[in-house]
Amino acid sequence: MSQKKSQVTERATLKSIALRAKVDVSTVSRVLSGNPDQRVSDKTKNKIIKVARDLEYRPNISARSLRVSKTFSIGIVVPQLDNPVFSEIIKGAERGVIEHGYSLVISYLEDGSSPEEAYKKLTNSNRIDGLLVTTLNENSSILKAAKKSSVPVVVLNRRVPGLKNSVYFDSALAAKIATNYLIKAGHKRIAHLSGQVNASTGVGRLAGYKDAIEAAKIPFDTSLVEVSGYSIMGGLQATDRLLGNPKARPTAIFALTLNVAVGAMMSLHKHGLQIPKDVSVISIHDAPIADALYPPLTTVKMPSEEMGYQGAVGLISLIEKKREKVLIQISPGELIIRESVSRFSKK
Amino acid sequence: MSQKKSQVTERATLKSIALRAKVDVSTVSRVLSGNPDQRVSDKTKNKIIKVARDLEYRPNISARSLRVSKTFSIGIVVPQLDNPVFSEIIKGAERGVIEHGYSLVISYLEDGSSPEEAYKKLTNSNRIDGLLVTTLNENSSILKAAKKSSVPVVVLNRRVPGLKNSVYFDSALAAKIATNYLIKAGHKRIAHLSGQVNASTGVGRLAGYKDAIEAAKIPFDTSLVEVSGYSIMGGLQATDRLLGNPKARPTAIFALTLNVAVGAMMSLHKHGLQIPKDVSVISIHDAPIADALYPPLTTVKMPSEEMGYQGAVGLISLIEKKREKVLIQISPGELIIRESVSRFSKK
DNA sequence: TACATATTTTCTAACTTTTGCATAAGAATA
DNA sequence: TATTCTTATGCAAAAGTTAGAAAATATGTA
Repeated sequence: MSQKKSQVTERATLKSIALRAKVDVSTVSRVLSGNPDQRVSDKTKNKIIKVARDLEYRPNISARSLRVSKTFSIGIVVPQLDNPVFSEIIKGAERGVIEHGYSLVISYLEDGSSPEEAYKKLTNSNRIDGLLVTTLNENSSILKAAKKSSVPVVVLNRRVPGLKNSVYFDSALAAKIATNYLIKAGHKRIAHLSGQVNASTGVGRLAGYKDAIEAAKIPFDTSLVEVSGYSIMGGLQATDRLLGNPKARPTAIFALTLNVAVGAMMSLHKHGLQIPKDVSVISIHDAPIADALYPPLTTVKMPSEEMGYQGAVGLISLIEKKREKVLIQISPGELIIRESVSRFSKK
Repeated sequence: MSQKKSQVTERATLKSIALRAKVDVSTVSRVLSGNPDQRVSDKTKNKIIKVARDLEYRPNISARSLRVSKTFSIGIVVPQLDNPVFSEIIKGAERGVIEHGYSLVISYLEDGSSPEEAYKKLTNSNRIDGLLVTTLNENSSILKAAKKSSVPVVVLNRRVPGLKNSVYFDSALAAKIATNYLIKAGHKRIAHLSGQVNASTGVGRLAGYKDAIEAAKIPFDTSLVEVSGYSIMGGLQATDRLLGNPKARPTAIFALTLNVAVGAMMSLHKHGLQIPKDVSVISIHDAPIADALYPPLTTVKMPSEEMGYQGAVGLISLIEKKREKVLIQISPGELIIRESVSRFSKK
């Protein structure tokens, strides 16, 4: 045949494989669909696999989707991207999703967005089998919309009433580790920059802080707890308030997130205080920038990547009806000691 | 009929709409597919639209995909997520994609990954109509794999030989702005932390720096140019080298990226030098953490979000064959003056 | 060898859309 | 009124996959 080979090689399909292997398409499907309890003789199985490999067969996801009414992709909603916690989560989620043959569709949705927008982004999920939701704000519109979702939802980083599936940190334990480290270093006046009072993350960390303080027989002093929220600005302002009364100045600050610690450090610099000579700082969450701060910040590492991974894998098990509920608590990682905590009390 | 209404309402299809509106499915498709040059009478058109709205019809993307062999989603490959440049790009790309009815699939791929892995991630693109590629390393395996892509590819943030579509910054201009600012502040010994010599970003910025220096009649001194790459570590080490010879110490450093500037500041702190009293620092790229550094870093803002947006929109126009080539240069944003540059020369 | 049983393979329909072609209905012309 | 030309709608096939039922083949038993 002098017919020249087409430049654009046609994508292999079950049909073209069946033709070559001289079997029916359904047999090819049985072999290639990945369903293990399909009975087909080793001989034909091998033949089919060989042809499929030769032709570089890749299943047509659209066709499969249509047939089994599943899209094999899951969505992740994030309120901000430049926060290391979220970027780690995405990284882990992507890994988990790929491992199971799914893909990850990203949906950027700021916390302040309207309910309509949240709902629209969510029902954009007619191309999605399940949803991973992260948010900074416990009563954001996205969480309300998620409660009505027609596909399974897993909330990451917090527990939310009305949404049973979630993967979250053991915040109390992390707070205890951080606070205890300050106590062991000899600090007694330890301030805590805390999240919103009604948010699970904030509540857990405050509880851990309080536990550690009381276990060390240090009186719990509410004037040392400032609500900072979760942003740099929030940390800065909360610390400004904390430093308002010079007599009551703490010797150490435990910030509930890295961003908040960054804000706290900005405030301390602004007030001409040296870290850690005048005030020590520690926070939960670790990220490359912790090293780049001045001085480098001591943190309790949190396995956010792991959280994203667990969330993705859990969600997929929900989608595939292998589980009915996902509720996973993730333990904090190590304490990363840098230079923002002084070793000796200055009483 | 005493038949009770099902709890789980079936998703509306063209068929169910056709049934209710007493027309053929093809007519329904003509009205709802969004193709404007389909001739159908206003009467039936309105009837169909009404029924579709009542039934809350949402097209089945899988079926449409199968029929027209398009997935209506595009992929984005990123080498790191915690870098503000990439998170901004993703943000913009997501916006552009959504505006055109597509969705954005994220693929995390470290620069050092194997060619096989790169290829696999790319051909995972059998569920993708086009690809947005970002990379830190000009000869990363992902770029090689991209050249063989069966779907259109747009490279972001750099121009790469062999890949004609790209959206990139006017690096030379940004470098000029930064360098000129230092010059106007009275600096004469201005060092430059530069990227790899064979990478377009680095080359452009070096050229802009050189132009500015020479335009100011300052002799160009190669000993003031250190190759730093793009990481914090790279910036730190390059600055260490720069400070190796105390007599030749620069009074200002122009870092080609924010990460590099962060590294430079770490090195300066380590050497006991004060910023900006002893050495001033400026960089290209702005991000929230610039405010949180000590001292806050002066930067030239780059519209990365815009770059992501342009890339996505351009890619879609390629996919839909409305254009044949995408080559867009994006101008730098404003100079954000903070506190890392001293206003007066210390000669 | 005949028959029942077990295993492997094929047949067929279905998932929802879109689109070229055919047909019906209506408008315009002779 | 008969004929042609538009315009609107319907018919049917196709995209690639999967799953249940049916058919074909192989294996085992009497």
